Amino acid sequence: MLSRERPSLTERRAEELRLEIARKAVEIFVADGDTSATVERIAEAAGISSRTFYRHFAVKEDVVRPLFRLSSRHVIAALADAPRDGDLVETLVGAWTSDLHDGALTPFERRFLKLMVTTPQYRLRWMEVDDELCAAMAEFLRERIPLGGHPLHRTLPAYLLVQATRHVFDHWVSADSAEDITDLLRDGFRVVLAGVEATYRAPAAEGT
Amino acid sequence: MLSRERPSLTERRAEELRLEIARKAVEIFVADGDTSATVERIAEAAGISSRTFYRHFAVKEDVVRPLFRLSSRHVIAALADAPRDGDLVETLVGAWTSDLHDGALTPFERRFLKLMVTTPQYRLRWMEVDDELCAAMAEFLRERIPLGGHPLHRTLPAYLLVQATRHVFDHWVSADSAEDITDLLRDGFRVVLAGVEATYRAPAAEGT
DNA sequence: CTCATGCCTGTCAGTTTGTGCCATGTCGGC
DNA sequence: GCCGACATGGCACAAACTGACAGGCATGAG
Repeated sequence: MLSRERPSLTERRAEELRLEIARKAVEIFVADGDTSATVERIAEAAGISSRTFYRHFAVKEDVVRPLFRLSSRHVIAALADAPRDGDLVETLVGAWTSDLHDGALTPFERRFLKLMVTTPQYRLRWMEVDDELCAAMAEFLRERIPLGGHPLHRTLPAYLLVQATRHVFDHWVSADSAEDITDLLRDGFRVVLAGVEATYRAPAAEGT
Repeated sequence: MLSRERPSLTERRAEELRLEIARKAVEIFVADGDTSATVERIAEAAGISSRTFYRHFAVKEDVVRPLFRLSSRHVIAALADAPRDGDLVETLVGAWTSDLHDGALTPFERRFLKLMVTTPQYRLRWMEVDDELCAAMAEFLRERIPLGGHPLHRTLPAYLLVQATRHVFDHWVSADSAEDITDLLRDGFRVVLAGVEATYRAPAAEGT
């Protein structure tokens, strides 16, 4: 009946709860220095039962996904807001560093990311959100640079750009964030974009 | 005492057993059309107890890794055997298609890969093995093309190449292997290598 | 105000996953 | 024949999940 306007509100609430649970979970993870905390403990900290936890997350490890999605949405928003005639590389660098307080991480964030990078099950969640980002990235690129006509060519550049950021962040987090993330990202983006431009612009494109 | 020559033999046996368990597991997965088979069932099919299963695989999903590692080793071996003066793109394409029977998959392989691509926990195992491949790939590239001096620049091209193959295979498997994998791979490699060459060869490199 | 409805949550019981501990069987060397 | 190294199995148990049912709490109808 009134199933047209409800979902928005209800889903909004659920989204917030999931974010709250995620925050509590990583607080515990960081405090412990590992991710072995039990679902029961996380649920208790979030003020819910463990059964409810599983209503919001299919498996325990999914608990961190809302946090990654938050960053991801930041990036997408920054891309959408960027002027269309700005330098592409700088636009991308700016988007990916937009939720950093001048290029640095808080000690908490640093410890959190280190846990995520070193624990395979959780690293996967980061990758999954990155995969979702690829779709938005492809959309963004489609309006900025010429791409081939084959379906694969429309998504490959976006995919490579996102993967480049992954590699850069992996390196950066492993090196304890000692280097300048801005420079690293810029280098990564340049490599990918140089290849894309050389392939799709200079020689005859074989797509439609 | 004689702990110098034994491990080789013992470890060889264990390796073979793991491969055998992996084969039985995917037989069941493919027959069922999903990956929900219980550890007990897999262990029984492989003729071992579930306790022994967990001695060889830390978590259930690790069971498919030996199969991916097998392909990975194929690729590495093909790269090592390739003539040093051959065309780089063709060498790479050849390495990645070396364990395909003229560019095609058996129905069994097709169903297996489709399961792996669509089930996140298993897709991760493929990614993990790809990560291991990156190290070998970086080694291979180091002798073929000039790379920057920064640690990140020594690994980024290899990483991007491997990720490109991931994207291509994802696309190919999703499209039910209808297209020519050779062409797809060639395109992917060209994009990445064009970027690498443009960045590290043409302008002044800023590394050592 | 009361009742019906829909949705979220908690409780409880049960299955599956994963681990520590100890006993058994096998193999090669003494 | 005895002994140490090691792979395996059985058992008990913690933790991760799931299905079924019941209670709470809104919202809208009468």
